[in-house]
Amino acid sequence: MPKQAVKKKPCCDDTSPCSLPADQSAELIAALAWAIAHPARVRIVRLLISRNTCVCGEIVDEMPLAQSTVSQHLKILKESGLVQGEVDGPKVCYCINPEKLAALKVLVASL
Amino acid sequence: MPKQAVKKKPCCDDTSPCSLPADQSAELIAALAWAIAHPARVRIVRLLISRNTCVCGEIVDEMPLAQSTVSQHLKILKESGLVQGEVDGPKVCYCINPEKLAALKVLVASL
DNA sequence: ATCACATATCGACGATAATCAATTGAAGGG
DNA sequence: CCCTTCAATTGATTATCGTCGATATGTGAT
Repeated sequence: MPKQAVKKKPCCDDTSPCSLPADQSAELIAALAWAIAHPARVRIVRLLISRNTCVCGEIVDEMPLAQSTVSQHLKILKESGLVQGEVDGPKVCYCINPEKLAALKVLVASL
Repeated sequence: MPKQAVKKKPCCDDTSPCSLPADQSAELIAALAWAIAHPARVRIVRLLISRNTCVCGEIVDEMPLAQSTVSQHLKILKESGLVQGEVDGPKVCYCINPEKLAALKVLVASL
């Protein structure tokens, strides 16, 4: 995604009033939606939800993707806050961040 | 957007069993999430929800983007099914597709 | 027919995403 | 120490997105 857009003609300057609400929330929901806007990431999120036991490289085995690609998707999910990772010896355990997941659900539900 | 991914090593062929559920639903939710994975599209969706009176080129006035860019976002939203457009004389009226919006909410809520 | 207006589409551009193979980094086990 | 294993990063490539200006298309009014 689109990390951020709307660079020109900034809304809500001092001259012209803004007809739409300030909409930092639009960026919020867009960022979270972006995290699950890829089938592979949806599958990862689902996998982490189903096994609350935080798995790790098992994710790679479940996905028809290269290890580096899965790692990249995990990075995106971590950056969104939906997923957390903790180092456990040589392995890394990932798990869902329930708060962020709940936030996503609320934001979408209140559309 | 990732229109679709996972092109290689197709899951669920006759030789190797699929460990994850068939997951056409992953593509479904990813496609819908993708539609709102951009702040401008979130704003458009919100605008169409707030004014159930289907607006049209007013959207352009509300957005700090060029007309062609807004039209592009509307096209994406139409393709996702979240938004419908009907020609009304020289203008085009857009409105939310309540069913698809509800489907999105259900899919996210049931994550 | 012509004109004006409202949308859609096209072509181009820079930026970013998605993917992989290969390499690096970290952590134990011998 | 070396070796193995797991995971993250790098580098490269291809594809797609987001954006714009310009152009095309369609529709009603004159």
